[in-house]
Amino acid sequence: MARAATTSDAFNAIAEPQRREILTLLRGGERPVTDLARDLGMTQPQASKHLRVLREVGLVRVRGAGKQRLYGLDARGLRPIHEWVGGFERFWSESFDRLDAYVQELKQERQEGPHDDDDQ
Amino acid sequence: MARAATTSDAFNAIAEPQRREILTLLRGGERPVTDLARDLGMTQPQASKHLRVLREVGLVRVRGAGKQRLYGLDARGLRPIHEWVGGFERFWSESFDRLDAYVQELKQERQEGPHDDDDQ
DNA sequence: TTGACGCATGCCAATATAGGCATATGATGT
DNA sequence: ACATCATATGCCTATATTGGCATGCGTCAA
Repeated sequence: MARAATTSDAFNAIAEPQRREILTLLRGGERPVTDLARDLGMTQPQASKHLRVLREVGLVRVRGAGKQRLYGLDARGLRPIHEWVGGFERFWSESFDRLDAYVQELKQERQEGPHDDDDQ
Repeated sequence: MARAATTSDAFNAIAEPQRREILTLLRGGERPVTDLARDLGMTQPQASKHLRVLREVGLVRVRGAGKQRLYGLDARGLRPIHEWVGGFERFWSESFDRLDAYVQELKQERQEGPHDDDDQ
């Protein structure tokens, strides 16, 4: 089987560099497709496709403005990601020496009584 | 052309749910492949492959321990992600009232000139 | 050396992209 | 209705994956 659909969640949506660039640009406010395409050096169809993915996972919203369609950021979907990654903060803040020490502790504990700990 | 290699960066590595689960499990300490595979309900080869990706982007490290190979978390690679996503924090923390107000505006406009906008 | 055990790899199949291009759809103005 | 500008889509190709299975490789014990 193939990879889970990109369209399925924000994690996948932001795995693509150009989509991240789009989101970054949109922090500056709403922009029409052509603008984004030009600024990011991609073709208009490409931009539209990426925007579609972003729209499907809810990271951007659209608004018709005359002939144009203005895309705007809706960052709420990024929050879960920030929280998930944040769950690892203490692991990258700890110096590696301490980390190794921590690892040793766990091994000890496991030998005394095998845990299964938290998943997710 | 196809999507950028998963193996290229942490963003892609954590786009895969099972790899996220592996990382989460590893917060509890080093574990051998078979352990992880069992706990996550996947085959051993599957686990090994995911671990390889995680190793290639530097999110886990390995250590030989007799017949086993213990995988341990190296969360440093998650920090850039946390920071990138954190750059959007102010956009999702803006009061919901303001956001809702904005949404109302959009609806108004739409009624004045019927669009079809977002689906999904 | 021979087995057994724990893992890593290779190979194949099915599928989801991303890119490039042409073209359909929509909205506007004349 | 028609021409035009702004986008969205469809189609095709090449490639990256993930899953399943069989198998190779390294380590340890007899």
